[in-house]
Amino acid sequence: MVRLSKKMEYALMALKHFALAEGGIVTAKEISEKHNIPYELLAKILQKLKKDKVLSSIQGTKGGYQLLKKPDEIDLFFLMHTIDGDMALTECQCSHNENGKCTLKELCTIKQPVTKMQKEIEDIFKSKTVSDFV
Amino acid sequence: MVRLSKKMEYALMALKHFALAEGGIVTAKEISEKHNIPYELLAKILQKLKKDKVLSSIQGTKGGYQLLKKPDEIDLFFLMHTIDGDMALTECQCSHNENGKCTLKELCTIKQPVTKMQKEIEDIFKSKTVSDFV
DNA sequence: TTAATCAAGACTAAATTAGTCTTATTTGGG
DNA sequence: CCCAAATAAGACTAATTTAGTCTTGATTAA
Ligand code: SF4
Ligand code: SF4
Repeated sequence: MVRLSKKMEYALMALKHFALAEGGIVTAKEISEKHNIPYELLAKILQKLKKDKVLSSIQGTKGGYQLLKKPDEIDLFFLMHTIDGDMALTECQCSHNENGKCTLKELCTIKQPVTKMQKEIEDIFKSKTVSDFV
Repeated sequence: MVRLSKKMEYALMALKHFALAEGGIVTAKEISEKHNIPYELLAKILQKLKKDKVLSSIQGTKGGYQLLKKPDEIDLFFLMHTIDGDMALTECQCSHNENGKCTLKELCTIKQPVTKMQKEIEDIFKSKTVSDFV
């Protein structure tokens, strides 16, 4: 399957929301309610975005999150890394697992062209930023 | 996750094998053994390829499969349709499920840009054929 | 007749993704 | 000082998808 995870969609919608808020503080609850995104799931996505310096957070009452990067500085390749952990068209090309688990390993006859394809799709993800979604 | 299914990889390897056999009859067993692909899984993939007129089959002893289409006539977008059923970057864009199940539906704020992206990735898959893997 | 092969579909297992629960910690304001 | 509203972190469960297996049957060359 070649599909965006729900988490990625939620992240994109959240980041669009932040972009439209123009630097203002927004709470997870607000985004969750406004876009009908499960609160706890969204909360964890925002925490990841904070960990990767896309957002900053303010704790306590009146707390929330704020954009740290500009929308056009957040590309989807980076975002997938933050949210889904990795982006690899094949098992052997993800960073955790360099040819490790694939049962075919040496016998694989399509590795080269598939690697080329992986680069082309990566390029699409690298060329898109959050500002393309606003 | 944005990843080729194992079935797609197996299909590509099998079709490469057929392409190199230049029209000759090849059995599922031969491909399975040579490339270390689970036999029954491969068998079902070949059956699907037959159903979509990519291969023809000959039954009985001395039977097997043969390429019906030329390698450069089999593109990956078509192949994904045959093997995985569909190719859609988002739930709302697959043919079975036009916006049906997605819990966000009307609330979705990223549908347009995501549709554009879907087309771009589709185009990559449409531009690649089995002959690119031989 | 037999062995090799395709045909079809049910079934199980493994992996991934989505979503929930629980237990902190921080902090502004009454 | 205490409470309510937030973030923080991680374990846990459920749902879905993908991968792989099993079973039974039909075809056909030798
Ligand atoms: S089959 Fe080939 S391309 Fe796919 S994961 Fe294994 S080595 Fe990589
Ligand atoms: S969230 Fe938007 S893009 Fe994703 S499936 Fe639902 S409607 Fe489609």
